[in-house]
Amino acid sequence: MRPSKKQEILNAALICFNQQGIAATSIDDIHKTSQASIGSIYHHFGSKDGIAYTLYRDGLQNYHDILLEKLNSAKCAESKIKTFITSYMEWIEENPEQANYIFSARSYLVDSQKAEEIHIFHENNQHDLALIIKSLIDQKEIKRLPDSLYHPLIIGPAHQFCQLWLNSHLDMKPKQAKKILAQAAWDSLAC
Amino acid sequence: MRPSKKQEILNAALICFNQQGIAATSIDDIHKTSQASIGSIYHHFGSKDGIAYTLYRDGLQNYHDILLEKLNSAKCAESKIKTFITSYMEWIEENPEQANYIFSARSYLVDSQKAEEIHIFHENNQHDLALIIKSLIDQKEIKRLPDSLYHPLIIGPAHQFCQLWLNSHLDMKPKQAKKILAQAAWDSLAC
Amino acid sequence: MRPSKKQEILNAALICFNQQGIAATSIDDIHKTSQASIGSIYHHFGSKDGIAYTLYRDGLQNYHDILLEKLNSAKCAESKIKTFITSYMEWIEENPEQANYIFSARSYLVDSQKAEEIHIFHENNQHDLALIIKSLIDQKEIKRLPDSLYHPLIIGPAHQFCQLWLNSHLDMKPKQAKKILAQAAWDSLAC
Amino acid sequence: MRPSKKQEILNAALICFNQQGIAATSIDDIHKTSQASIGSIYHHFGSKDGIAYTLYRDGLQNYHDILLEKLNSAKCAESKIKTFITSYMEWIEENPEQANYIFSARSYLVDSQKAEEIHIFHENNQHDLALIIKSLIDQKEIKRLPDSLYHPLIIGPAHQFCQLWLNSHLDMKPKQAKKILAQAAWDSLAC
DNA sequence: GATGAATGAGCATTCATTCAT
DNA sequence: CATGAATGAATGCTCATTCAT
Repeated sequence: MRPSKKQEILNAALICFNQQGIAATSIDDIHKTSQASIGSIYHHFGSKDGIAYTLYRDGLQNYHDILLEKLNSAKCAESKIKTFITSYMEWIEENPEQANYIFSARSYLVDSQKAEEIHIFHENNQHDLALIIKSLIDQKEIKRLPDSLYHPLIIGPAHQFCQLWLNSHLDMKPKQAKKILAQAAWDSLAC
Repeated sequence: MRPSKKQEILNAALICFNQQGIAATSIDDIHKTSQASIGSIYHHFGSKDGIAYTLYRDGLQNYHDILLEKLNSAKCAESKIKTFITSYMEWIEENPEQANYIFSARSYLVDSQKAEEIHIFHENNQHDLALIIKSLIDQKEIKRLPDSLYHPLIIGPAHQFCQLWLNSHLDMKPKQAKKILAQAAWDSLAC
Repeated sequence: MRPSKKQEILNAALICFNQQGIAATSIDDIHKTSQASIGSIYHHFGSKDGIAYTLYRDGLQNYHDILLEKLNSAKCAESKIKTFITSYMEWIEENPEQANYIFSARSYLVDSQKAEEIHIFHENNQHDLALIIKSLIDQKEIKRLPDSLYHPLIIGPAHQFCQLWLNSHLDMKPKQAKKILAQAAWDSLAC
Repeated sequence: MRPSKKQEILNAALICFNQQGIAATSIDDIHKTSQASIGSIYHHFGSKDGIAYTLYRDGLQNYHDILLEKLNSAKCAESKIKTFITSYMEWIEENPEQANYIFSARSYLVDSQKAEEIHIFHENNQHDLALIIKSLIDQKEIKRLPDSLYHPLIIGPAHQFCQLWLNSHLDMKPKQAKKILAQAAWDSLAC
């Protein structure tokens, strides 16, 4: 058995959660899909919310690690801003199941037992990114706008595009759209 | 008793759905919140999904009616594009509970008994709006871009902003942000 | 259907609880014994602890009502003290299932959801009885002893006897033993 | 590590059983409290009931050994009867956790796998004590009463007192009450 | 139209016990 | 002797829905 039982459970859960939604997925579904016993599932994750949280945290962490690395490689402001959009869209196109799961898990998890953990996890990640934006503003490399507008202007269109793509409403792929959306975002922020 | 029993049930359901999520709200919760008997709830709506659908359809229809009227009053292309953003943000600020519900109900309803009705309802609404965009393109009043990019570029940032505002992560209100976001959208589309 | 569904559930629960113990009795056991659906059981009692508590409270209340009435009819101190013992033993012989249940339910309920309700219920009942003892002491009709000893001296032997009888370890019945035990209790307290 | 693993498991089990009840204590609780692995617990005791039985038997045996020794040292009938009460109350005050456990374990164990063993164990112990009472009756040193009344009259009040004390409902301690209760018991039995 | 008792399938979770290492 | 992953039957409870009144 190559993948550990724990990983097999996560794989099965991701499939089930995406197909039927988290709430509509029963532990029994995961048990049947993963070939792991119910007891084993609870041994490793403690609860259904525990599985949902692990899947969410691991997926999002992976995205954030990649994003931060690319941001650090980006030299100029334009490159940094565009990296936000391109990394986002690339990761989603390359990990559509994880991306789809992460989007739908958010609303489930904030009302779950794991709400507190989720909150802390989010704060940590957002802090890193906020610092990067702040330094660009301070060095006058991008427009000074109300704080609340940076996130919508940078990632809003890309997010909207990806959501539609994940729900198969589009024929164009994220990687084909990333250049135009990255340029549009940069145009809206360039001094 | 001013509001009809039917309306009282809808009011109670909106509160419950927003507080706990649709899936986590039981008919019994709505019964207790609305003071209507369980039998009465079923008499009026037939099922839990029936309540969720009615609430969704009525809310979204109201938004669309207002949007279409404003779009029809807008004379030039710039005004039309900006109207998309400003109407969106105004309606959400004025109807935050409905807006919040509509956003969260979508994913619930597409997996419910009402999936078919939802689909048809969406298609009708989107058709009207797509025609308007199409005529602007044809008359060369906005850039020609891949079809899939118009929606993200126009409504993406406003949507992202409103989502954050509804989750109380922002101190700025939609109506305070609408001008900048409308201008940014127009800039990205203007020929 | 003469006895209400609610009563039938209580009857069935009493049988099951006495036969297998409360913890070992499943809702399914009560469902099968009572012919009431599981939903119906929960509709009426909310939880397994709810059934256990109702059964306990109703049984004990019935005993207390009878005891208080008899105590009020007793004229002299000797008669009052002996009434404690005889009423106790009579009630237990006449209601062995309830008595058996009450004894075994106590330890279960104090660790249950209903712990708080049980505590209040006990306090109310004990208050009435404590007042009666107190007045006998104040009027010097029985010996002055440390407060903690009255209950053991009065009811201790009768309680022990009844416990053994309920567990079928005795051939003698409570009503046959009550005279001797009542006299012994009176002897230990008479001035 | 001074106490053997086996003893550590017993210590942990006693704490858990007293805090939550035997039925409500899981092997996992004992595992966490004792720092012994689940496998180790099963290696030493075979089952949960095995732990419960060992704890019960060892505790009660210890009490009986002490009681019998003291009874053998008592010369006269009065001394023997009073020894029953005083030994009981002393042991309980000195071993409150064990005493508390023994009282609550009885009802659990008679419905367990160990029912048979418990029954035999009880019979052996009771036989010794019954012989002592019988000899006092035969030698006309105490009143002749129905057999069923000796146990309640001798130990009933002391038992009741100790139960209340163990549940922290009393401020007086067993050793402070033993003289009065021993005297009362002797008075009720003296010829 | 209104009421709420009744239904029973379905669910998350627990837990004693086994066994390979 | 020790470990802890694995098992799966059993349990308390929920909840959408029906229907007699």
